[in-house]
Amino acid sequence: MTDDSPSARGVYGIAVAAEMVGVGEQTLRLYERKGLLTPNRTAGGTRRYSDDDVTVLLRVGELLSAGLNLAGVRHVLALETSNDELRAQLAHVLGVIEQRE
DNA sequence: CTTCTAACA
DNA sequence: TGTTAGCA
Repeated sequence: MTDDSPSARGVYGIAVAAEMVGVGEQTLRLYERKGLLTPNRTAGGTRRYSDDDVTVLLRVGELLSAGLNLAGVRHVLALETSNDELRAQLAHVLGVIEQRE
């Protein structure tokens, strides 16, 4: 599934992404090791954070301040993405049904 | 820029 | 446990 949407392509270096979210660079690397996100890498191996990644990082900050630990955040993010997928599929199915009527 | 290690609250 | 600083 190659994602060519612009939000998944606006890439920043780790220093820029860290400043946007308001955390240190080491923290972003920790988030990746904990499985919270997987930013794209250049051929040389440097991380490239997209606008979608930044959005996720901001959501991570909300969940952390809500009292969750990183393991909890990882689960919530997984549930939220699957939930979005289900909503999209439901909207599609409802659209198909509506056209048959 | 990268990973790794150690220290702090 | 999560974050930060320093090193290679």
